[in-house]
Amino acid sequence: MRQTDKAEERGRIAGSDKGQDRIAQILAATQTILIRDGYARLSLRSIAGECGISVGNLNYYFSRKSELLRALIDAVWQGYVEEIIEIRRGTFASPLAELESVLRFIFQDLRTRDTTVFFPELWALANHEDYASAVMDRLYAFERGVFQELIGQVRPDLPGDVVERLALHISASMEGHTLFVGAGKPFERDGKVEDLAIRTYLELVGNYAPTEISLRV
Amino acid sequence: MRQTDKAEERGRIAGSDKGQDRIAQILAATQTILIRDGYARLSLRSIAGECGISVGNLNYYFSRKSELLRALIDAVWQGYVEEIIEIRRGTFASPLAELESVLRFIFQDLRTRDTTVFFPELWALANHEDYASAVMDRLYAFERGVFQELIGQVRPDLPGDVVERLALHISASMEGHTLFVGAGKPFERDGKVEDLAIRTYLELVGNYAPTEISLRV
DNA sequence: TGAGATATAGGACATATGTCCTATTGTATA
DNA sequence: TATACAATAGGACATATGTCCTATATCTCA
Repeated sequence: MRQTDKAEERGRIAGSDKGQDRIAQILAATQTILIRDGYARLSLRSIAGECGISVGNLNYYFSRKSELLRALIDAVWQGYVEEIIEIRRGTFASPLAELESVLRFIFQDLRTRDTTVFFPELWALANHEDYASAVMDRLYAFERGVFQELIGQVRPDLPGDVVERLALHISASMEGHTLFVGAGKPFERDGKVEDLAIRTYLELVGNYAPTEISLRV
Repeated sequence: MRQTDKAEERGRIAGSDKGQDRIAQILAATQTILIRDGYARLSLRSIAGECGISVGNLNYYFSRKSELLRALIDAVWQGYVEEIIEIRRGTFASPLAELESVLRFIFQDLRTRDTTVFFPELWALANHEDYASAVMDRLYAFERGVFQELIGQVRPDLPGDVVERLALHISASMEGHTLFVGAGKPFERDGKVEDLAIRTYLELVGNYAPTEISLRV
């Protein structure tokens, strides 16, 4: 085992000392640069500079740039999952009301600058980096799982595959709004789009009928 | 004016000679690498290698990497717009039928590997590159314009801002599906998601009522 | 055919980057 | 206090990259 790998393990395993704070600081700085300057300008030197430490020291904690990326992706996806779990700790009048709360939280989250900018970077990364791709799969599988559970409670009459499909559609649809209503995007200020979207999702879940199609016009 | 800029102008202005073919080849190679290997591995040398030409020759046509990126983005967005215009040249039983055709085309397009991979790269690029951001704005404004025109025909009773909002929602929602049903994505094979999505959009357009909300459950 | 424009190759050059090594300082514990 | 370990700095090094320059080759057309 090479020296740098040992050093990294130490840094990781060390109790909540200086080392753990440094790691948190490095991850925060990495995210800051990724959001502010983009992946193309994310270098070990820029990260070290943002932290006010040397490249050698950064290398002590993460001997590979890819390791640093992995750790950042892990931190982000864990944070996202924890936030949704936290929302669901509340009490709700009905499953539909709980679903609406979760949808509103996600919409609110994708309006923040961090999510608006970071997630498209992650999507692009997932096109060519296996780890990013795997985390994305897990992240959205979790989100769909929450939707499926709530949709199943709202509509116990629907078969499982239909519930899964509804969850997938709503999840995908919401993500798309990131590109238009997020921070710095053209429709950033338009709260009515959020209302329209969420209302549409709730009506879809409430009224979906597998075969019937009826249009007024 | 520097020599390289003059050279580039010549290359651009030159009639449909060898030069124009080379430029098309360079743009195609750039897109190939971007899709196959990702933005991080898109270098002038990899592009030249893909074309089987020298870096010096590549530099003759595009003196800056940013110019090459710009030209590629232009080519892609023009192609996309032309495809939609082509679709609309057909004859349709009703505005709703035409809307469905356009929606189906876009869905089909975002299932192709080119679009599935290229667009997320473009979205990430748009976070930090002004030109990519501007083109994205124009591209989606065009798409929304088409939706607005058709929705307005289906529902002449709706006020303009509602029509705009419906168009934005549908456009955003469809883009989100890129991440899940596109080539190489988890739900690539699931055609039923497409049916669900398009049916939902059409019902939304057909039945949307500004104030009324009625749920079965 | 010859001259001018176009197209191409090859390499130079400064800069940036990831990785690695060594020396030094700080810190906690036996 | 002495010793082991953690943290940090600074720089070396090979490699990759964008840009630029010069020398040829190829083509076009008067």
